[in-house]
Amino acid sequence: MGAEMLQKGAVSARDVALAAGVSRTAVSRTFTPGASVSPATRAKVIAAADALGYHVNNLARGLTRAESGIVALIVAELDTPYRSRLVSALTDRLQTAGKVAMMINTDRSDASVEAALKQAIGYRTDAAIVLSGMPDRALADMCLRNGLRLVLINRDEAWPGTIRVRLDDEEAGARAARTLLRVGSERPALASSASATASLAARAKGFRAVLAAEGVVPIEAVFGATSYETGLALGTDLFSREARPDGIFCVTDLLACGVIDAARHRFNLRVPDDLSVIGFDDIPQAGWEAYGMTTFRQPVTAIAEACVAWLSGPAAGTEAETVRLSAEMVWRSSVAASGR
Amino acid sequence: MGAEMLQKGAVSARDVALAAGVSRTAVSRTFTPGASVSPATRAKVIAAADALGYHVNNLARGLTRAESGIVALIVAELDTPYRSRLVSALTDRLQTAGKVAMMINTDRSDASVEAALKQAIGYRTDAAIVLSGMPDRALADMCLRNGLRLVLINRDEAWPGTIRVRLDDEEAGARAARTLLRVGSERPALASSASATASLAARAKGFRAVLAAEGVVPIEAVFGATSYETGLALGTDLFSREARPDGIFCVTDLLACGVIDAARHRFNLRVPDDLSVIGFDDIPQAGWEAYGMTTFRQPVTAIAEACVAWLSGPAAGTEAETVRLSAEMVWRSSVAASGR
DNA sequence: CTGAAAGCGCTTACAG
DNA sequence: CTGAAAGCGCTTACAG
Repeated sequence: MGAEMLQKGAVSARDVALAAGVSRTAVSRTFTPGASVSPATRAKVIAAADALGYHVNNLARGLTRAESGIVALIVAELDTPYRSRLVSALTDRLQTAGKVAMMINTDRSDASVEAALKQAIGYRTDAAIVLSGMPDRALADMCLRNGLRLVLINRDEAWPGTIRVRLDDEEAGARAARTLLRVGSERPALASSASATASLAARAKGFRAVLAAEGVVPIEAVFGATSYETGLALGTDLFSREARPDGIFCVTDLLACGVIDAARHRFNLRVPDDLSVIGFDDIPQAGWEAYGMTTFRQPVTAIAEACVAWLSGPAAGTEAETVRLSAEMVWRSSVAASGR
Repeated sequence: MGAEMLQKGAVSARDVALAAGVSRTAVSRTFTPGASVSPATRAKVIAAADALGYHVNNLARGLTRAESGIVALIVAELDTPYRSRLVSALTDRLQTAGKVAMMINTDRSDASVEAALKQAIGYRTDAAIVLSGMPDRALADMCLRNGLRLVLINRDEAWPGTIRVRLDDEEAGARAARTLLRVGSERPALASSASATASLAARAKGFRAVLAAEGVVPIEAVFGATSYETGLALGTDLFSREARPDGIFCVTDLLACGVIDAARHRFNLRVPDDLSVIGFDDIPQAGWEAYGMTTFRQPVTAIAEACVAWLSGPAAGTEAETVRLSAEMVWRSSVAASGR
């Protein structure tokens, strides 16, 4: 009844203190893990708080404490299988670490990444995890100066006070090439979007390097955004050529799904009999029976854990840090068994 | 140089006021749209703020103002095509409306929805948009009492002070049934997960009702979570029966993808020649060439817009509000053209 | 263990 | 248009 009478959002520590007959300091301490309160006091506070429906105001807490408990997730194209898995893992870990995620969409342009970061600073987030786009050095410095720790995923640059997490993309590309060779591919191809991402570039680089060592030049199709539709177009392009490829490494599963569909539905090619294809990411669709894609698994959980562990650790040193994770190969049926 | 010397996060309105030679009130007004400041004062403030790298502290602002500008998104299984699209649309609209999204994962259990809502209250979010799970009446009241506006998506219940957005699921189910009948299906089936969601139930209900009116009882397979894997199992079950269905309405696209794959890859059935299938959601994969699924499009943008419009509107009246949106049918190739 | 007091950074009447 | 002052709800030394 009492609670009903309050104005909205009105229950504060003072109200609880009054009701419990203690000081507001005691209330504060009751809700601060590790603070010293006698069991008796604590009990009174808890009882009053429950009766009143009190919830610590984290905005006020963030104002006084060094940390707000908020971590910004800066991401473009959240509605894409790989990204949504990563964001999901990240918010999950953040939550179990007692933090909370603030989602900020960007369109990947410098301006929008800058706006996102300013947004994060405005809310005094403890950190920003950048999944898409790339803040330049000046922006990164601005964040650091404002007490934001910066986590860069799949970026090349590493700056003091930031951490970047990277996969062994180049090695994966190399392994894809070796696999295709082992399976007897005579006209291996590379399919990639035009998106100039460090990780995509590294995958392509590793792939080309192994082939070059064998004296073979891959057929290449590189254009478009990183999407299923581009994969379809890439495949259509590749299969229309005179020397049709018999093995394709797609820099991304989404691309690979498009390539496989082009092969099957537009050119009546069988996978893996006529054509082997290898992807990267291991998005859920890669495991669907329509695709059965051999690919490399993004260690999303490990990535999320590494980010959160670093955020929960001691303040960044002055050194740039790097975490390197490995993308394990997962075998399915888009490559002949002999490739294994 | 001056900025470099500051302690982290130290630039406050007072610093700017000092540097600009004005009061801190003037600084505050400069950053408050619509407040009255002379152009001269404003210019001095802006200059000083830029030089110092000042950013309004939204935590403090949220403490004084009635609104924090934060909206909580409470969601399970974010890494699922439909949900990630909706969340993406929602954060987008929220952003353009000048608000920011706080992502809170749940596992759909009552306990985790409650924890999520408490988290939201703790940060004094202006509202919570609940995409998964269902807060009970007591919980909803707690939110309202704490000044949180509540948006419930795809829920049945409607409570004072909350808004719920719903699709015409029942009508869509009915239309699916009519379509199957028109295409000459003699053994129409319903495939659904066991998840007791209002929207899934409504789709099934509409489907059954139309068939019942024609005196036909659909074959039914209902079990499992709402996933591709369940779709595979559902299809396998259905196609193993003596009277094999020749038309299936799957309550969800994810389920439908599994059903189609089971048909094609496990039973060598052709779609739509041997079997028509209709899904719901229009997830990206529904449009992929491997599926070419006839389905109903979730109006994610319209949903997001409706939510944000309501949030930006005047405070909730005491009435429960409902927004009803329509899921348009999209024709592709999983149903014979004659069904159209 | 406990409380009075100062302070976090902002906004908003209130005077002028 | 402008500024001094009070207040938002919390935490954290500082005494006791």
